[in-house]
Amino acid sequence: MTEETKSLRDIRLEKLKRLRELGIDPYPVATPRSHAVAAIVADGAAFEGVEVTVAGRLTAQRTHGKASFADLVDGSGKIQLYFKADLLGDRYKLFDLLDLGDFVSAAGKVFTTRTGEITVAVEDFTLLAKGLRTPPIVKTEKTAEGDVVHDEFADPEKRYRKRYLDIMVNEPARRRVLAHATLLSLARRYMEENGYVEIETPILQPLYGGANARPFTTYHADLEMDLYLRVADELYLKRLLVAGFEKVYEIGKDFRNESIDRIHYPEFTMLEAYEAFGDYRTMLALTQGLITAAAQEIAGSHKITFEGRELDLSTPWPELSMVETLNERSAKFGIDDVLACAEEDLRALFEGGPLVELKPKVEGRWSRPRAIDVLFDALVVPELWRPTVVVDFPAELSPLAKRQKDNPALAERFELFIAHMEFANAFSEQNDPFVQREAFEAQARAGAAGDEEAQQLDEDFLEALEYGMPPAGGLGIGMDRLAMLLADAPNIREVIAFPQLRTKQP
RNA sequence: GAGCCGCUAGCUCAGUCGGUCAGAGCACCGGCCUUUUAAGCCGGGAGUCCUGGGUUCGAAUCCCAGGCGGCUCACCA
Repeated sequence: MTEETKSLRDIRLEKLKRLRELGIDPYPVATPRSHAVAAIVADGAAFEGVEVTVAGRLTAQRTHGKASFADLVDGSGKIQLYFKADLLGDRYKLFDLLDLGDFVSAAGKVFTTRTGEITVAVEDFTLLAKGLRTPPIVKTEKTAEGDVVHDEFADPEKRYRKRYLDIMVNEPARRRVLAHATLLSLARRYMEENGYVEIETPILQPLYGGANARPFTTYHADLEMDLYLRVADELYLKRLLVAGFEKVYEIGKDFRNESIDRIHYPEFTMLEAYEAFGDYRTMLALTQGLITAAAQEIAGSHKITFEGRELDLSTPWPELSMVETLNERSAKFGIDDVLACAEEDLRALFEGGPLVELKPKVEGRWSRPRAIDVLFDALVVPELWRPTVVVDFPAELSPLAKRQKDNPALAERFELFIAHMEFANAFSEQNDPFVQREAFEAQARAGAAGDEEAQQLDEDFLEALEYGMPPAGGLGIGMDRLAMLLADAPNIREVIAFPQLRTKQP
């Protein structure tokens, strides 16, 4: 009767006890292995009859009385093991004390089964780590139409809460997390090959700036002061231009106190880069080079698939003027110049006009640039599938950017849109301390008026500018989003190893 | 923050109109099985039906409140 009420874990604990009684340490120190399993499987013919020692986790077992097959997975791949009483003698019965999920090492000669599977005929095996809990058992069936996954570990909550299980048993989860890591590694290599030096800047900042966002706040006990988690690296990296570095960048986390959705995540990884004597065009070339290199390495091609659609990332990317495109779209509303038209006419579009459904987006903080931003999001962004370089932003939306020489209402800036999402933001950096001060003051006024995302006036940064900052191009790229795109992930959390969830109270 | 949907065995799920509805497959345990691969065959065990209230003779099922998650929207680059 006690047999019947044992949990799976109890059964494994009993096996553990029996192993110890047999003098077997269920958690021994590591033993050497001779090969990663993928190396053997990739060249099975060459390994025929060769003695190997492999180590990994048991992920499947198919017992046949006095002979049994098992699958062993290591970081490189999967190989089949063949446990046979003829070869193992008395030790064959120890196979019964192994469970799915256990780590083992196995030594024996490689052979090929009747069905063509490269297999290790185990002559000796050692338990490396006993698993006390049963992992999800996911089985893959090979069919003519492709692999069919059975009993997939699919519940989103369980997957995110127990991400180590998700990555353990779901190959796509592993692939996506790896894509994120590969991207960061490649980006650093790419930047350094282009002469950039990575310098870390503070995450804990007395003032936050460089982007319009609500910050997280924290407190330093010894300094007895409030600090903000950075929303951008920008103002510190530009101080490094003042200091005399010509090409600086940083890949690190920014923190914005906003909600999570498909393409937003409150702690996200940003690449920021600044190049002295460059401008936003310099940064466009860098962006094109980096993203196509990343596509090549992660997706294997400049032509990728995203959300079931073909997406060609090949350069050069088409450019599109934000204000000109908007003027074309809004002509049917009687507005053919969003920058010069009467503000009342623009406002009327939202106030009971044809775009009344967008009214909540401008209500409470009306301004012409804000309206232009909202119009662009609603009328143009949904069309931007292929990489598109959007230029001609209103200067008021770009407080850290230089203005265009022949049209001061516009900023020297581009944003890169792919598949309806923003991936990069770059401008010719404002280095005029007077103009920069005015822009900060405008932001401070917006903040005082209740805009929680307004930037703060940073006197120290302005003082730095007064020592002279060379003209420069600056760039930010959202790396999680880029990983999501290149890994064809449906959600930004898929490329983040441990996404945040509410604590579950029992 | 709002709307919609979901939560049943370790995993994936079914559960009709409130009444043998506590179920299946995988996993597990016992038996058979020495080239299988979603191995197979026979037998068996396994539950806080998310939580708490309520309605009812009777609730996994209906109602209310709450929790957690997903999607959409809002917020947000």
